[in-house]
Amino acid sequence: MQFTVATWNINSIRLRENLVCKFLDQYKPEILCLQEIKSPTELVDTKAYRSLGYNYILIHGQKAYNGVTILSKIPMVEVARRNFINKEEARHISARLENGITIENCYVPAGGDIPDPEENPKFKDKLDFIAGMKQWSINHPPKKTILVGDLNIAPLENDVWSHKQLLKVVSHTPVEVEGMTSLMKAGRWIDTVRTNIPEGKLYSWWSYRARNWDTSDRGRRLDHIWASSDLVNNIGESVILREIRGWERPSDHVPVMTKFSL
DNA sequence: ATGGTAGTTTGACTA
Repeated sequence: MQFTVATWNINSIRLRENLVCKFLDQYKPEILCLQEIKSPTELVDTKAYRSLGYNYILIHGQKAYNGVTILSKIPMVEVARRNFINKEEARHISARLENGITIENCYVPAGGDIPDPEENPKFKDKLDFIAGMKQWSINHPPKKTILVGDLNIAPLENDVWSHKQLLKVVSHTPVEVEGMTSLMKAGRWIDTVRTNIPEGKLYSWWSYRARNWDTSDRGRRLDHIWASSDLVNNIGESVILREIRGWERPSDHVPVMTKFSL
């Protein structure tokens, strides 16, 4: 069987219900993981998603901030909601699919503006969160697992519009990249998108603040799909849907998708 | 070097 997993930081699920439906209708992934739904669980209306065939829905909501959701056409059960740091924030939910695959949907803290953990507690939280994910990967070596989400780090030179100009900008600093690399190594995680598209610039996020995101094209690849190493022969093609940044009232992130075959 | 926009929520925070 084949199935496609998508991840998308939606920046308010209630405001963009129509965009989610348009995406599901056009691209039809079996699984969609959303981050930053910015809503309490009980205020998310799931009718429209169910009518499109997404009958399995998990929501870990939070008022105003954070929040993650998994929409699935494949039967699934919830596995866990983890706090990788000692904070009550809705940044993770995981599920086991009927086909035996586990999905980990993560929203790593953005980390604020100053890339110094002493001076900026938000940056410390971000580094601690990544370290927590690493420790969890060591304690529970991932098997038949797909980890996705807005990880808020662009690790490679070609994952940002200017490696040089972003070395001191949160999301591409050496300490963050090291943390992410070390987490990937500890869990033997495979970056499915770069496995498919090793060369060239790739972005999944463009700031709202740029006057013209498309022509200035100062993007970053913050959203990722990783596979546990036992799935190495099950990874199909990947796409980053840049065109969705041009939809009406878009999120600042676009969906990333990878196909898998079992 | 700075400030630019957006969402949740009504004053201020987070991204």
